[in-house]
Amino acid sequence: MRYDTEHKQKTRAMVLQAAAKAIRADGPDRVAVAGVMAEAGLTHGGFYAHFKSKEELVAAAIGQMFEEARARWERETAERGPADGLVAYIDFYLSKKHRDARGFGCPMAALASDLPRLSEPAREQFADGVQRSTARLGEQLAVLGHAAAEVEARSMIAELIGALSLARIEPDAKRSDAILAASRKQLKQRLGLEARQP
Amino acid sequence: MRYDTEHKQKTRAMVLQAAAKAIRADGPDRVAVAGVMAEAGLTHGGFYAHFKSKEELVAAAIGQMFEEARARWERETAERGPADGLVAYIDFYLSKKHRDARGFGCPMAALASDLPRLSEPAREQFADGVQRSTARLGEQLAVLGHAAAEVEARSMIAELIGALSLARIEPDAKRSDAILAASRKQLKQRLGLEARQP
DNA sequence: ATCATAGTATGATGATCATCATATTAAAAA
DNA sequence: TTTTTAATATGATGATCATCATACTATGAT
Repeated sequence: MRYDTEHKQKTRAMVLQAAAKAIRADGPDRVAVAGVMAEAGLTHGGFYAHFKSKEELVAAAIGQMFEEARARWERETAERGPADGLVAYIDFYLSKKHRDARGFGCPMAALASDLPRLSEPAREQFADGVQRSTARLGEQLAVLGHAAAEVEARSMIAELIGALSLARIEPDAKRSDAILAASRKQLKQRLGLEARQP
Repeated sequence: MRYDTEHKQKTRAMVLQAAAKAIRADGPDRVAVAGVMAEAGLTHGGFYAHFKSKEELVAAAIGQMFEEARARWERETAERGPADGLVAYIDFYLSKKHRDARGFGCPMAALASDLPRLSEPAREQFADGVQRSTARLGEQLAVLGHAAAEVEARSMIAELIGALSLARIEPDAKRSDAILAASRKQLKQRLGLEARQP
């Protein structure tokens, strides 16, 4: 082997990170291969040594996004009890910070309407991520004693995604904040957790 | 005037309808001007007699979508009482039919993640539509005696959009149906309306 | 019946982009 | 130090597309 064994893998990881960010921010169609490579400090030519096509990059980047999202979930919930952890996650998810930074954060909110138009493998990758996220939340709800935890989890995720999407659409800052606040309140009520200030 | 006064207006309306359908189905970036014009029975050349740019078409098409959505709301709720009307609308919104037909139906679900990337006028047009929709639902909730009707409406719309988006993403038919069912149930509970079969 | 012109069509033009063929370089092995 | 070749760069190619300049045509007015 000529280069360090990990050299190519590291490059690939950097390309993936750049792609995951750009795709969330600008959407799959407005992201150009050359731009992603430049962001990773490379030129466009080497791209096809790492990925068979742009489609494959998009699918892989979706995996990357969900991995990042999982890591954040762990970070937010790890050192808290189940109830506190959930509240903290809701407060993060429906925060102004999450709303305003489109390059990172939840892939479901970032790509919801793009998904049905993407390739089969990308959709599978995505569906898998959604499934895992739902399961994680469901487990947490089950621990808290909710009966139909999985069903409840699906509905809660729906509201989370919808509220974040609406908040991102609304150009009026106060109204946008109100959308976030309304759903934070509603979701905590649903959980039987008293509202508190984020 | 040489042609019928309404001739150009009619053509414009047809182009808008075609655009509204195509943009919801394929997203603003994958829709080509020539394709929309062909769908309307014309060639691409005449386009700029009707719109200054593709951006302007997208903005106008968004207006068209919300107008269609308003018309459906009227149709679903007009001849029913406030409670029945609401339930009927929820059942339509979270139906398999709505999920499977991406070319028509709710613009918020169709374009949620595209919006932050669109032009300022398009976003204004969209925000206006969202605002009107929220207000309509809020009024209905107020009639039904809900206290914080506007806040409640925002949160409900969030869940509607989120659930429809998730259902469209999920490739497994049964799971997708379950997402719709979970949110139908949750939303009716929230309204204090007993669940019934759609 | 002919004319004037609004409305539409034809056919560029230049830009962006995915993809690929070929050249170059950096570092491990000899 | 030289050789080897994996990793990356350079520079096409062809496709798609928005936009525009120019040509045509259908129809109401004469």
